[in-house]
Amino acid sequence: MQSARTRALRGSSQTGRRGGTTLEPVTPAELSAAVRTCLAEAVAAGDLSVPVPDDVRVERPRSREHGDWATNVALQLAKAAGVPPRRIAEQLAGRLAQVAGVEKADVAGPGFLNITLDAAAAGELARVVVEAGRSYGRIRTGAGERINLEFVSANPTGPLHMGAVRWAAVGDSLARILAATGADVSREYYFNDHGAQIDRFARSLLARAKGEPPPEDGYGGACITEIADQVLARVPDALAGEDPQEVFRAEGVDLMFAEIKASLRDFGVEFDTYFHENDLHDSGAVERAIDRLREKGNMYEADGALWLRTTAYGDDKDRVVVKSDGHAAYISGDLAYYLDKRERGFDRVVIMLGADHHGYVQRLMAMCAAFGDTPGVNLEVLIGQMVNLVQGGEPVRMSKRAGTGVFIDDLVDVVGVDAGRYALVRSSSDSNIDIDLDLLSRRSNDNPVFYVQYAHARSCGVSRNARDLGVRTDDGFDPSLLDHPSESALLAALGEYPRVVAQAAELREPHRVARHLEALAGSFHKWYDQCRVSPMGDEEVTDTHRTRLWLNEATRTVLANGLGLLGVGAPERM
RNA sequence: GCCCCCGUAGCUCAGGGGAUAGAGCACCGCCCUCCGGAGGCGGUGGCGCAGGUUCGAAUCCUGCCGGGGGCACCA
Repeated sequence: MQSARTRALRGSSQTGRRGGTTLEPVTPAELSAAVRTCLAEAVAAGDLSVPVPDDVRVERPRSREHGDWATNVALQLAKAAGVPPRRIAEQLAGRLAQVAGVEKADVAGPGFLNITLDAAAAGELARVVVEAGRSYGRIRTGAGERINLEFVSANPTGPLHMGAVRWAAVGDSLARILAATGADVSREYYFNDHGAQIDRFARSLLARAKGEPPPEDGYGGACITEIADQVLARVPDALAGEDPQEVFRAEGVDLMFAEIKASLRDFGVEFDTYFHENDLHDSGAVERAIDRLREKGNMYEADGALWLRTTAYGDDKDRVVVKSDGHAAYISGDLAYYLDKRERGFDRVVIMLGADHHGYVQRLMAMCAAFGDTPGVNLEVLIGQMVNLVQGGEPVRMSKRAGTGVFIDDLVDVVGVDAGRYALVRSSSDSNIDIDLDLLSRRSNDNPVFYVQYAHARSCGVSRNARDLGVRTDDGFDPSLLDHPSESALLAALGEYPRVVAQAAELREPHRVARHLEALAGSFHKWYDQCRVSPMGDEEVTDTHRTRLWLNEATRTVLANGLGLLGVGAPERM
C-alpha cells in the first residue's frame, strides 16, 4: 500500500505535481488552503454557520504531541458565530481527515485542531525544496512594488561607527529580503555634503594641517590627522592657496567618502545610488519642491523666514524651510530629496534612521502629506535603536568629535564580515544591543553565526561523503521513508521558511530570518545525530539513504538561501 | 514637562493573543566502533510592579518603577 502511494506521488510529480487539481498539502500554505476549503465545504453543506476567513493560520505547534501543524481557526470563529469552538473544530477535523496526505486531525483543548500529515506528504517537501533550489523562499508578495530603501547615510566627517554599521547590516539584509518578495528595490545612501557640519570638518582638517588644536566645535582624533595628511599629499600647496579651507573641505569630503564607500564594500554592502545633498541645492530641486508645496498652499512667510505648515499634518510645530538669513534649513534638502525619489518612480520611500533621529519622523510624515502623499505608504521611516559598546561590563563612550569608538573596519578586522554582520542583524532593531569589546577581542566563537554556518558546512560534508559512497538523488526518492521524528521536525522548519521571509519583509525585520536559520540549524544537527545519510561499512545503498540525501540537500539549500538574505557566507568547509 | 524604544534564565537576545515561554554563551553530568564533537542528550535557572480587556496575555490597553534616545531659524 505504501509503495502504491509512493508510485502515485512520483507519477504525479513527473506530470507536474504543482499543476494538479488535487494537490496534497505539502507546504503550510497549501495546508492552510486545505483547511479553508474544508471550512467552506462545511458551511456550504449547512453543517456550520460561520464566516469563512480569507486566510487561515496554520502553525507549527510547540510540542510534537500536538501534531505536525495546528490551527486555532475554530477558536477565532467561535465567538462571532456563537458556536462552541470544539464543534467547529470537530466539523473541520472530520473533513480534513479525508484530505489526501492527512494522516489524522484531532481536536484538542478548548478547540485547537491538530493535524498530522502522513510521512509521504510531509516528506514530499524535500523534493519541492531541492527542485526549487535558489528560488525556494522567493515569493511574490512584493511583486510590482518599487521601493527606495535609504540607509546608513552617515555624514562624511569620520569613519562609520558601530551605529551606522548596524544599519549597513540590517538595511542591506532588508533590501535582499524585499527583493526576495519580488519587489524592485534600490539601495540609496544620502550623502550629506552640505551645511555647517561639513564646515566644521573642513576647519578641523585645516587646523590639524597647520598644527593647531582643533576648533572648539570641531572634530579630533586620528582620523582627522590621516585625512589632513592625505589632503596635503594630494594637494601639496593646499595651505598656500587663496581659500585653503575650501580645498580641505572639497578634498577631505572626497577622501572621507571614498573611505566610507570602500569600507562598506568590504562589508558586503553596495548602494545603487549615492545621492549628494549638494546636488539638490545646485540643481534648483529645492526651489521646485518649495514651489510644489506652495501650490498646495502649505508654505507661508513669518519673521523673515519661509515656513512649511507641518502642523496641518500632525506635527507639533511648523518648520522653517528657508531661514531669515536666506540660507536653506536642513529640512529643505529633505523636501527636495523626497520629491526627487518620488519623481524617479518609487512607490515607497523607506528611510532607516537611528533612534537619535526619531524626533524627526513626525515632520517627515507631515512633509509627505503636504505633498499630497500618504504617510506610512509612500513614506515609511524605520527607527532603529542604538548600539552600546561595553567593556568589562562598563559602557564605553563613543565620540565622533573626539574620534574615539569602534569603527566598521575595526569590527571587520577583529571578527570578520560574516560574524559582524550576523551579530548585528540577528536582533530586533527595536532593541538596544550591547557589543562586548572583550568578547570581540577574544575572537571567541560564541557568535551563533558559527552554529548556522557549521550546519551548512556539515550538510555539504554529508553530501560529499554520501556521493563518494555511491548515494545518488537521481532516483529512489521515497518521502514516506522520512518518518523519523527528527525528520518531521526538520521538514517543518524547511516548510516554514517562505513564510518567515514574507513576514520579515512585511515587518521589515530581517532578524526573523536569522532566528529561523538558528532553529533550522538546530533541527538539522539533531537529525544528523539520529539519521545517517551514508551507508555504514559495506552496507548496501538503499532508498532510505537516497531519500535522506534529498532531505540533506533541501536543508543545505534553505540554509544557503537564508544566509544569502543576511549577506552572510555559506561556507562548504569551515 | 512631552515624544519614541526597551525591561524575559547568571550574560547576550528570540518569542507579531494560544497549549508545558525558547536559543546561544556560562555552569554540572553524559555521548567519540564508522557521514566533521564548531555537534547531540540530560540538568540548574526567568516574563520589572499593579490594574484592565479576553475563553486565553510575555504579547493588547492604563498607571507606576528602571534603562536608553530625542524634543533648534543645528545638520
